[in-house]
Amino acid sequence: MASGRTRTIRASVWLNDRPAPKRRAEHSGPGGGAEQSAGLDHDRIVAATVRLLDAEGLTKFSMRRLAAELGVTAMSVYWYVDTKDDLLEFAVDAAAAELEVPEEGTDADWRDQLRLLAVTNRDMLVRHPWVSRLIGEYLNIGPHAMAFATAAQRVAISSGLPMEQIPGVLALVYQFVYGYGTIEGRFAARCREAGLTQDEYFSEVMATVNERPEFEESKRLMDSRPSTDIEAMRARDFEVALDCAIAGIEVLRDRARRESGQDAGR
Amino acid sequence: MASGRTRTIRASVWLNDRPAPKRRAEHSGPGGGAEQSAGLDHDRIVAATVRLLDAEGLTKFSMRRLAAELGVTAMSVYWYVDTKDDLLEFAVDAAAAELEVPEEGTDADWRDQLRLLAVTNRDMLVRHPWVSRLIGEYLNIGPHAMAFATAAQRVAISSGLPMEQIPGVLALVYQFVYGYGTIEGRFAARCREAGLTQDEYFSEVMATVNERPEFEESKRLMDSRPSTDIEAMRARDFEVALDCAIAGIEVLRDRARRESGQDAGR
DNA sequence: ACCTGAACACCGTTCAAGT
DNA sequence: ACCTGAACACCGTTCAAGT
Repeated sequence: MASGRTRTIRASVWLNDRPAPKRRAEHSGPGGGAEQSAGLDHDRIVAATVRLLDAEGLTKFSMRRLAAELGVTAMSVYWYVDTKDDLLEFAVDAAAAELEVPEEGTDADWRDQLRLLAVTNRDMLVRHPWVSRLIGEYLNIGPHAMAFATAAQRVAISSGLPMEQIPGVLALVYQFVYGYGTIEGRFAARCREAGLTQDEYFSEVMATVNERPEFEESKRLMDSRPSTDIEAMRARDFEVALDCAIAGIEVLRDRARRESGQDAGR
Repeated sequence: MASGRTRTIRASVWLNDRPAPKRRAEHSGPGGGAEQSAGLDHDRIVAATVRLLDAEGLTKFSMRRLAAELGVTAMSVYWYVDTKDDLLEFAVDAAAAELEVPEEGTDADWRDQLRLLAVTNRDMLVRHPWVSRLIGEYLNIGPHAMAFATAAQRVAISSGLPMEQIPGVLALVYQFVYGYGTIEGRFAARCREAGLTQDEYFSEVMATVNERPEFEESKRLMDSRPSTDIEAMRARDFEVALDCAIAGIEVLRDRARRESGQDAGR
């Protein structure tokens, strides 16, 4: 049914036969500022992709638009990149490179480290709203994403949690961060498109919602909070959520310690 | 700068001038099984949309494909729906209608209710992987989504948590569920496309990863768990995460009670 | 080795007609 | 009131040529 040769499924650029970029420009020498060099190369293409995605969003991004930005014909890019999907996977890892991970030997409290990792992740997702949409699409195993995942794992382990609970707890924290950053980033992008501040956009939507009887019950539940300064509000909610997760981790850890202590006592 | 008339931003179908479907078919009578009735109507269109999205995914979905499915020309659909975006928003709320929410007067333990809401949400996201992608896109304030959000809020409040911590904790739980369901659904869809079971796909990817030296460190950290039966593994991780969140909520609640108790004692 | 042009098989949506 | 056809301005990608 399939072709005669056993072929691994192509699940990610990073799992291709040659995981490194198709070609890498090797400058003939260090001199002569290549600022406006006409030649393309993989890094220039990925950088331009990130720039365009930030400026105009994923919806408006196209290979033709990118080519125009690079002052080149649409098909030139295909010399360096196999498909649009591959290019987007490269762009995602370029964004992941902005994540700040603690150095390996640090002795900082695991709670502080976890908070730092969460915040750096959230900030990146808000800076690059297109990343959230693509993370769901791909396997996301580029080198920088992997470095971050590894650091997160190290921090979770250093909390003293038993090994079999690590993946669940990591999922709780980082899926939360991902979802939260997604909503924030998307909302910010919407506001930019509409030419409004976040507070203005929020009160416009609220004004419309308030005219509707269908939303009565939800309104009663939502109304208890100040609607001004939506960004500060979100920062507070984010902290509460992290506090909750950290408190939960401590409970799970203590529970496990008590149980293993009992075992030892018998 | 803008047009003379003050115009609210169009942020969602549900906030349109006429939030109800553009037209609703009003059957002339109850008789005569309309099974193969040639006429379109809003509900038939949304139902066909959901069916197509489930079967072929968001990427392959198009207005032309949908029209073909309905045995109609591409532009007929536009009589009932303004844009593709509006239609997708309707489809998202149709999926949200599948969420099971506890009836209002229930006296079940809030922990059980929270777990039920989380599970029903996760299952829906896995059944309809396209929902995750669209939730990030739109405001998601359709009637069924709102009913679910309201139920979730009620459960969180019944935990005894102080009001100002409710939004943060809700974000922790439901952004986690959303992210987790997203990954699961996307992975399942990938496997279906490749014609493999989830376990087969997983071990294929793992086999490729294992050949690579770049992944050494991450492998050491991941290797500690059994790779068989990936679905059972994910169910366990999901439970651990919920346990962690619930334990965290209890801690926050007790902390707040102690503080307000102190205040009362002074 | 690197880049181009023309072409293929698609999109969402508008608009003027049809019945 | 409901549906169609032709057209516009786009897509990603292939493929045969150019230099």
